[in-house]
Amino acid sequence: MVTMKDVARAAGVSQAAVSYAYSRPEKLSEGQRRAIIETAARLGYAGPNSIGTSLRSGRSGAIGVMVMDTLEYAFTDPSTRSLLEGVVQTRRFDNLALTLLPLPHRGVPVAVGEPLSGDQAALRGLVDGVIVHSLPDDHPALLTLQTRGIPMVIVDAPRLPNTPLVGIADRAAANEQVQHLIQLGHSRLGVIAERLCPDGFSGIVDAKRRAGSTERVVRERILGYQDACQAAGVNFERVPIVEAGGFSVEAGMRAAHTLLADEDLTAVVATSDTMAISVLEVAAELGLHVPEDLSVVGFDDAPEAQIRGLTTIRQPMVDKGRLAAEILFALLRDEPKPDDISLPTEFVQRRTTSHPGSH
Amino acid sequence: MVTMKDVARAAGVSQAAVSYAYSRPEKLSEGQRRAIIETAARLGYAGPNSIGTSLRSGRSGAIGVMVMDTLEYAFTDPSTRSLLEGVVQTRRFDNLALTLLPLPHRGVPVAVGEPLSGDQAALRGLVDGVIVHSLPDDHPALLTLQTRGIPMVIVDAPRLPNTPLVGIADRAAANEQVQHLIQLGHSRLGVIAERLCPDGFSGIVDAKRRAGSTERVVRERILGYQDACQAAGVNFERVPIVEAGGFSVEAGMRAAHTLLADEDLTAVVATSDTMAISVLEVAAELGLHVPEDLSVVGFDDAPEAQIRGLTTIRQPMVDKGRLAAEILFALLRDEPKPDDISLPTEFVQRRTTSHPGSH
DNA sequence: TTGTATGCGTTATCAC
DNA sequence: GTGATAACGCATACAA
Repeated sequence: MVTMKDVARAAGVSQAAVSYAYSRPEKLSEGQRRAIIETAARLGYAGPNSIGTSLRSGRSGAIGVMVMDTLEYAFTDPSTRSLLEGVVQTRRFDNLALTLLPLPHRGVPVAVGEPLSGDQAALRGLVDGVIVHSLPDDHPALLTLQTRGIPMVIVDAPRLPNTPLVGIADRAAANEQVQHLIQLGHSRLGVIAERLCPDGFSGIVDAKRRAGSTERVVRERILGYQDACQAAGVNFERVPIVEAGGFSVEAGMRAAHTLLADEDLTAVVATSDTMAISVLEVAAELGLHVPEDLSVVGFDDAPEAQIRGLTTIRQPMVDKGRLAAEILFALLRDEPKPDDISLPTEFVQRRTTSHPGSH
Repeated sequence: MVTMKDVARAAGVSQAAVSYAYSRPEKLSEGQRRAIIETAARLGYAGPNSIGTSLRSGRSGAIGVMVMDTLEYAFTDPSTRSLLEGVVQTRRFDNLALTLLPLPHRGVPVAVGEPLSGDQAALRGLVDGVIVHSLPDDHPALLTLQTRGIPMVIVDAPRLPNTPLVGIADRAAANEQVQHLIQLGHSRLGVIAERLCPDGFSGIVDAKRRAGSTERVVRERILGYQDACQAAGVNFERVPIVEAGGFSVEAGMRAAHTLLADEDLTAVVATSDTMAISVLEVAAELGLHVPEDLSVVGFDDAPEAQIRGLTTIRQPMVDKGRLAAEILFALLRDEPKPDDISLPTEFVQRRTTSHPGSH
């Protein structure tokens, strides 16, 4: 590897002069600087090594986005994708590296020389700041990031003292989902949720599990469902809730099978469009017509929702990403910590909901 | 920041012992190791700092994907997105960071303290290896990456001696596009291409510019068009070629307007689905019916192509990403350099092509 | 089994 | 405007 020392020797100057040539041009005469840069080019020196610079400055020069689970998942999930889109839309990454930090939700390797999981990487200085997306409330990475003072913005969850949050009014928006169904005349509802706790569980959720959920967003949305039911005199304890244990259509379809085994349901509320689409798939398998036999309402308004004509709640994921990035850059510039941001949502009526028994 | 030294002092051991505790546990007694880890936890030490480790080891622990232009573009362009999907599908990034390196196509900052462009970042050691996607043949970054010996795999372009390439038979596949139109009876063809040279030009392309194109993929596809025309006795010099100067639908639409100003055309060949879709948009604006008034054939078979019913050439972008990642990891393991890989393509007939004047 | 010493490539601080 | 020197956090050869 060609280093500053090599360039210095070849140019007949000190190593410090070479350093100045790159990062403090004003401290050198124009001729000197030009001579040094030329020598560097001749030697194939590409400029100061990132690692060396980082070690010296304490900054890595990259921004991280910490995503749930694996990167494979991150690229599959429509809302994570929209989030990333928003992040890069800030144009701050036109010449700044963006590092995607996968965060397998279990097992924090502490003593092995293996590749780093995202939380460890962030903690260990691979990135200068992090945008965190939808982590469990009790994830150890967050506490450590915080005590280390690494600039961090949380999108969606959890809510942490002294850490900027970008989110929506989950409980109120979820309320709207159920209200819509109740107004249509439904009372035999079912709920499908992606994950209440990252412990591998999937299946019917009891009151205890509901209360102990570590995923703030899902927890609040279920509270919203409860609010709406209570307001309408529907006994929420009788409303079956099925947890998929994952975010994929496949996981959703397994849960949908469990939920639709209850043949009395006339409507399903989903905590995400992916879950809602899983229900549509399974309904088709079972020969149920939507919305005649079954109404389905999703959450997110992902691109797929539009294609499928899914009735849903629109939330501005792209804006979330954009705002989170802007806030993070403000933090990195040592600007004062902004307040939490709650973005507006909007109910979108499409073709998957109607009056019960409307055929 | 808590360092090894701090932990060592607090635990009453040497800094080396702390290092061993993390990366060479077998060199310490179990009790000693446990005591050190405990002290570390108490102090809020999160393990060896990435930067320090990198400096020592010469490895950064992240893999880079170098994309054309800005990250905003990378997340918009369907084929770049598919490529990334393939890369992460290898599951090698389940706990390994993936760094996206934007590569603005002009201006290599050489002496400023500003954020690094992708090529500089890679050259300066921010990542251990790079997947490069679709760069101009003469991009200086490539030569330097090569002389520096940074493991690198090229997807699509350019073709470089001694560097693994993952691509397709562009010339033959392009030939198929035109063949299809000619078989349908078209002879008044037009070509729309995203970019022949990253110099900001857009508009009608003359023979000289065609010959001087620095984008191998587009260059070869145009040769394929020429082959097909010559074989069918169509004078290729009369076939208008319009360059969009960008990869977006917006750039494409400007080019499509130029192209469709020639009212005699009965068919348009596009070097990408994005360009083809731009043509569809402009055709609709002009009141042209596709395929009755105008046939359009795209390239890629991006998700959008399916939705739009676009006749196109399918190329396995996801597989390209997957293979490129596997090859890069093989290189990083010092395995022998594999041969170039050419993946199969497939003509996909949909609803945007028909006989000329078929209404 | 543990501690000492050295160097990785860079930048900041001096005194010149 | 320049040149020596120390320090950043860590890993390893070597000595104890």
